[in-house]
Amino acid sequence: MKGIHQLAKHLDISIGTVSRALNGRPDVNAETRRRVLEAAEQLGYVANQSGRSLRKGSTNVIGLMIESGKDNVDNSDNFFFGVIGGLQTVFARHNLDLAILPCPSEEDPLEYLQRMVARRLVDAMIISATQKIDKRIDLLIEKRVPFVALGRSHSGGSHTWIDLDFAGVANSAVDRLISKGHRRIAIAAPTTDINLGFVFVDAYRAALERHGLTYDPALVLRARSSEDGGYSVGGDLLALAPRPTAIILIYELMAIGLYRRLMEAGVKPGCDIAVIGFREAPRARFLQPALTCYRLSLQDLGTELAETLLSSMPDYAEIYSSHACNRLWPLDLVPGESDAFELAP
Amino acid sequence: MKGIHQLAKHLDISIGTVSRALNGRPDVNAETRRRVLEAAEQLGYVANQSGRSLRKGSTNVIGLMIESGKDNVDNSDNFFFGVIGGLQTVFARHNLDLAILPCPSEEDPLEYLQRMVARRLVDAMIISATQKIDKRIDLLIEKRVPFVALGRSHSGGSHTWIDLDFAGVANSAVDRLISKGHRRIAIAAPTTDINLGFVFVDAYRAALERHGLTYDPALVLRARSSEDGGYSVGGDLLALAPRPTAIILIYELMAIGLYRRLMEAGVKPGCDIAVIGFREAPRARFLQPALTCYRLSLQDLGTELAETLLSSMPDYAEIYSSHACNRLWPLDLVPGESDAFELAP
DNA sequence: CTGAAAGCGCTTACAG
DNA sequence: CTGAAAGCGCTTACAG
Repeated sequence: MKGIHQLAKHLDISIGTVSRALNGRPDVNAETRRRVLEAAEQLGYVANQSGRSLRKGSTNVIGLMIESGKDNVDNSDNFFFGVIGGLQTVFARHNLDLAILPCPSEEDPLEYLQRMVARRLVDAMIISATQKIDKRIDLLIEKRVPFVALGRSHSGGSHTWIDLDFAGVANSAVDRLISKGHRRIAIAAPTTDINLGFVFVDAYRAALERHGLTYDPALVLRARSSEDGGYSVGGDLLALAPRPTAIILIYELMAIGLYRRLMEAGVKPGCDIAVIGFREAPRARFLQPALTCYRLSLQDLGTELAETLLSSMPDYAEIYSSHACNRLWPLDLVPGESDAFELAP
Repeated sequence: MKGIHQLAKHLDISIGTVSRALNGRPDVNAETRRRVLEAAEQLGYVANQSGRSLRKGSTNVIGLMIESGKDNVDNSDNFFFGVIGGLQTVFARHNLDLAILPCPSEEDPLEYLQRMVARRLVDAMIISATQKIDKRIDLLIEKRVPFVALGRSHSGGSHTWIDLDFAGVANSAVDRLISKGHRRIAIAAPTTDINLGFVFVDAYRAALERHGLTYDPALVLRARSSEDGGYSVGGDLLALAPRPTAIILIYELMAIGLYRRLMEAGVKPGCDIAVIGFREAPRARFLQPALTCYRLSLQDLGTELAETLLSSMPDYAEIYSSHACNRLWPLDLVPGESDAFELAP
């Protein structure tokens, strides 16, 4: 005999009462509850999750799906570790546990998600790195699994998401560079169909046109979202004639490779070319001259993601109703020296 | 009605037969099996994990515990993402899924692990960042949960582990530096009780003494395992009088901060001081002069970890019996320019 | 306030 | 080869 039966036997009461005491039901004698709690603590009893889940229909586990083979995860300077802290702060309030579910690179992300959802391993999902068309969203809606997407998508009609304000950053960066006299501004963009790439480039184009400049597709430099990608962007940049006087990057780590490539060619960021990075990353903080970039609190983003997710789960919807809306997450300019010069007119 | 009952009704057969067909039992008519598989595919049926786990007593999920707030995770240049790929390659063969379980920084790691284990969320665990005394190991042994530790520990008597060969690296680095004429060699070590710190420093000491040099505790520079840590090591190094002519680092990212601090002081790695880094990290590859460091395949390490773990699980022990042993994982020297000079005698 | 019992969705001896 | 039934460990109406 084991589990709750063993505990009940040890206390010489019924398993029903043990369960009620453990779950904090009000209709339990205070002394009985105390005895149960004490014995559970002493014997190290914790309810078997399978039995509990089967009966209750919920697991108290929230899944965070990541695609471990992808550039955006491998190269994002522990973006996820930061966000996780925020998520857990909120989940801890409700005894929800977070499980990170890494989709193997050989497996189709949609099939992987389908499997996780069908097995009912988790009560709700957080997905990220949304594509322009992202069938995962349709799947989660169809299966009625509460979820929040970190990133927008054209899929799924209305659903819950939070996205970094890529358009805001593109806008701000273009404005800033133009105010310093730049007219030929390149941009680094991802090679994949990740939605943020479209948002970023579209906003860049709109910002240019707002200033009366013509959008030139040749200035959109595609690369992997890594230092290597930044290095290759550097090469492409140097090969353009006439050479752009400024570049805006989309991933934090690109800056490191770009600096390296430029240095090799004797082109100095902040003197010979203006560079604006994307997110302020621990690793990029060491660049010299200091990189102009944008800051956000990963902890706060995680908190907001969690609260938005809970607002879409029946059991918590009421508590978090004020978070039941989509959000563009702002990033704040961190001026550096990498674009700190005016271009002669 | 839902789940397997619905599927059985749809096919007008019993749930027992459906279950047997789905689980690949031999005693099912081929045509029946075909119909069941087809219907399951079409209706998107996947067995509810809770029902399955409750009945079978196993979940088909392997947990990887990480401590998300810790230096060694946040700053290890996506060490884990690399290992995960290898783990999944092996687990995929047996339809095992990997769930990463991040211990919240506010929670005691031992209590967290205890909770995860007691809930029976996973069939087996992988733990990492083992401490010299690590009660998690005693807990897993006591609860008879199959596990493998990435890192050794004094706890738990005999248990399954794989550890990077920190001693081998310390040895090799000391030998290499001494052969180039260095006599005053500093070492960077962690501030925490993580076991690898003890192993590394002990081996460094033994190597020095083997060469007839005296171990000097003042040359052991404690720091966080990050770029910041490397920067602070740089400061400590410059403050030593007489200044050491060489330094050996224990974490990959320290090199970046160290280089920066040395450059600020006009001290050039590879000319004025010899630097040997630890693991070859994507990010450190960009350092100039190129860092002398050590290489390992994270994918292979992940594969071996998984196979070792499976060798300790009753259902798989036989298949992986050849992996049922502890291992020191070798690292290969990648000579760079950061120590490429001989010291005048 | 407590106990006895039903039932969550599965898998697997057992009988036929 | 298939079906009927037991039972995995819980939670929760229901009765008292």
